[in-house]
Amino acid sequence: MLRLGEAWTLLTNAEIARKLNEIRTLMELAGEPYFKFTAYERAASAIENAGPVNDLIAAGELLVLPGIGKSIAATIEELCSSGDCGLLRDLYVRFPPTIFEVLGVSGIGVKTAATLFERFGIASLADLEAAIEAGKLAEMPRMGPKTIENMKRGILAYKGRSRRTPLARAKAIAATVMAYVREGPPVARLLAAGSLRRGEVTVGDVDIVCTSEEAAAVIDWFVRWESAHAVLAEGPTKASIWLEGGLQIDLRVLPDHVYGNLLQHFTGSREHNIQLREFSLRKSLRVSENGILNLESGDVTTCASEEEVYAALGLQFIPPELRSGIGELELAKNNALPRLVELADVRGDFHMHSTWSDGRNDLEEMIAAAAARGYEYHSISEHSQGRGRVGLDPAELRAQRQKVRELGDRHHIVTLCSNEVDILPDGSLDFPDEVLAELDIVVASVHSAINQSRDEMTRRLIRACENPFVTIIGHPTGRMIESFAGYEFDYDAVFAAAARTGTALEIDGQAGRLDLPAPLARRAKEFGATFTVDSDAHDATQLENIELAVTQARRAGLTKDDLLNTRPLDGVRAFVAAKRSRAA
DNA sequence: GCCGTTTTCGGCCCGACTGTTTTCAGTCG
Repeated sequence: MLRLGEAWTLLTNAEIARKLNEIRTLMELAGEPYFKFTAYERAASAIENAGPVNDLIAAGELLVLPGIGKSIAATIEELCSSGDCGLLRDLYVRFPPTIFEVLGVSGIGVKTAATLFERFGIASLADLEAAIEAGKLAEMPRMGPKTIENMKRGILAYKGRSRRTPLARAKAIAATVMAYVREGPPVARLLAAGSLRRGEVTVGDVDIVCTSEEAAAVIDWFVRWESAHAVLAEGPTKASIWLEGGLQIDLRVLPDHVYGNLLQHFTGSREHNIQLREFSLRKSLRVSENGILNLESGDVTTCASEEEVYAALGLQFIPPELRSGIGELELAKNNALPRLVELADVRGDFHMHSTWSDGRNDLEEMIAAAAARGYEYHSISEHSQGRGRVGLDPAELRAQRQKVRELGDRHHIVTLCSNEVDILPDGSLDFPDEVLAELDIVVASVHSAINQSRDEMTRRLIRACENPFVTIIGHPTGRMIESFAGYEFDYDAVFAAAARTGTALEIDGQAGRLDLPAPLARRAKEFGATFTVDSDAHDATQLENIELAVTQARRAGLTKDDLLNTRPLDGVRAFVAAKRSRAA
């Protein structure tokens, strides 16, 4: 177990994965064997989806991850202890870091980049532009005018490229794309697959799968869309476009009888598909989007549904949210996958705001909207007094308590009285215990002093868990998807405290948060923690954020039993009472 | 470099599309 105060360079999983991918690419540039550098790619993927690396190292569990053996484990440990590693330093002696600019240009892969570097010394975007300007590139083999034109376009796109797109925005864009496709030639089925369907927090591109008997006509309709800023590829069954801003949309159209194969193939992830195909190959079955080929008999099995695909391979059906290549295949072989929580299991939502704090709909509108969703109960959780103008003081809180009970009755829903109380820098709360004791539910969140040291933040969160009146830790890491990685603390220590004290950890469904992140929730479950899925809605329409929260819970492998707000009201009250009585 | 429901050594996913080519290498997902 990692102790407080140990001098570790705390690289996040994402940072470690990025460095492993850098090693992978530079090794390929250096001409290392294929299966050597791809091993680093697979390891990077495993790290991205794993629990916190520092905790895994401390627990001696690094080698448990698929694709990580002794050599790569040593590299990861070196990265964690020093922030750097000899392997990467050596590679950077040969290639400057700006080589990744060249590789970032769409259409330039490792082979081309290596040739450009060796023959012309092109090691940056500026070098590349100068070489094109000077007409040097035409000397290269297979470098015709069209390739050079595409390269110029790729450079422009690289410069103006936006980052990965947050899940909620990508879902909205996918809906727009599919609405357009439906206006064209007849299609049987149409669905957004890829990382979007897996519920990843951000997506790099949007994959749309479609079945139709008129593929060519559908493709033609698609590439002629007025929102298509550029057409990157156009074939008989597949096309790719860029939207304004650079988001790529891929459309694949096949006949309806292979819908299951098609959907499985394009839902991925890459690592999941590789593992699935390697597994299948050992049974002499070759899996692709076109069907399952039996290499011995030559028979092709096509599947109308994904369930049939997994069944044909002798596997339990694997839900999309679990297809990240981190051991789900092993579980499926043994029929041991968890039965994931579903939206329909959720009986209430503990976290929403009204105009009493910083929400945009008034109390009655929020309560009516919660009732309209069919919830049995919910709670209004405004901010606490320390938030100044947007927060409630104890008198306002008491006034609201009367009000919410009346309104709940009027709308035939149990409206619990709650508050999202600030956790102050020392771990105490923004209300004294006697005020908290009047509430049905207490959500406690960090909103200030987010740059505290790891030790201070760890103690702060543990102290909040230890308060007998705290029911839920709200958005536990504070991460903001596009801008902030989250405050630093000892995850294992806080998860253990949450489990020990009977404090639930929130999976906050606000589009910019999705916090706890799924890999951390997965880790917290190992400590026996309980969770909630909440919308953190600031207006009535945002109550649907609960769907994003459920998706993240599913990615974490959580079941109905792991959550608090899948329980009947009695069960919720018992959870709260148990913690309060234990403390007394 | 990793890994085993054929293997601790000998394998390692699959196919579409492009641009350049007269048969394919490179890129991408």
